[in-house]
Amino acid sequence: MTPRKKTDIEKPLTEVELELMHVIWELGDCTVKDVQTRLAEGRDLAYTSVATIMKILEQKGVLKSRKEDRAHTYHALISRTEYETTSLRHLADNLFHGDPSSMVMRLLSDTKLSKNELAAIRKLINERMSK
Amino acid sequence: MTPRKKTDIEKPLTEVELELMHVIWELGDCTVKDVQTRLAEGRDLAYTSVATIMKILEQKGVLKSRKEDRAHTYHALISRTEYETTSLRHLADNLFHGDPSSMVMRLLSDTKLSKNELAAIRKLINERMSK
DNA sequence: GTCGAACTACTAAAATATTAGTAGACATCT
DNA sequence: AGATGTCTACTAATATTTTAGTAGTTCGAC
Repeated sequence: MTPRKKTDIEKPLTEVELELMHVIWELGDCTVKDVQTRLAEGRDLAYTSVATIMKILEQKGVLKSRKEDRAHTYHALISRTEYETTSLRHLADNLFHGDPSSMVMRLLSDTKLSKNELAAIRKLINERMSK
Repeated sequence: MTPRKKTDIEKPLTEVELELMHVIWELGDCTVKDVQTRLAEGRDLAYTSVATIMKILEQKGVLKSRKEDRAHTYHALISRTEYETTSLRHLADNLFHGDPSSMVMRLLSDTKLSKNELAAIRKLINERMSK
């Protein structure tokens, strides 16, 4: 029996899928309607479109639904933090030969970080090093 | 007149496009045949497929070709490093509310980095802070 | 029990990404 | 000049993603 990681997503989410996930992570347990409503700021997706995408997300193992009253209530099986980690690893594999440290290096070289941010990062590093 | 950044790619490259770009970055100036050959390790793309994708990359402003002898010779208009930066910014925008520092934080928290890597990163931070 | 609203399942159209074939241009060898 | 090989431009088939419609179920109101 091959042990399978719980939150093991082979392919990264597509763009719309991720867009919905942002809303779902924010809302926690929610229905299709909830998501469509929250989305509505400038974004006009038909109810059925939202429903379709959420079903796909369930098929992909990212969401789980239960029947509650009439509607299905969905919840995320993978947290935003977990997905962030997955995405970073994905990018590291794709662009940085799987080496996260060179990714950090590039981030530090290329982006404008404030003194406070740099200090916070250094603190974290020191903690890690002393462990 | 709106000044436009040279290396301004709105959409990230698709998967095959990026796959080819890796080869092209490695080869420098190269023809379709060069790329197809270098790819060939286990990856079997028809010559015309490679040509099509490279043409698309040229349309997108990522490659530029010149006629040399019979064949077109292509070269990258955007360096690998620049693309890495773009991708990181894209990921930061998409997943980290455009905040690169929290991205670094997550990378540091989640990945296993060696003492040497951590030291190198800390050194870089110190340099940045003293500037 | 029937009407209407809200919801899901199934289906499908439209857009984009991926892969590759075909025809024709052009240079070179003979 | 004619055959041959290499390359490009154009076209197209297939897969995947994005969007949404239609039919039918279920629940509550009347």
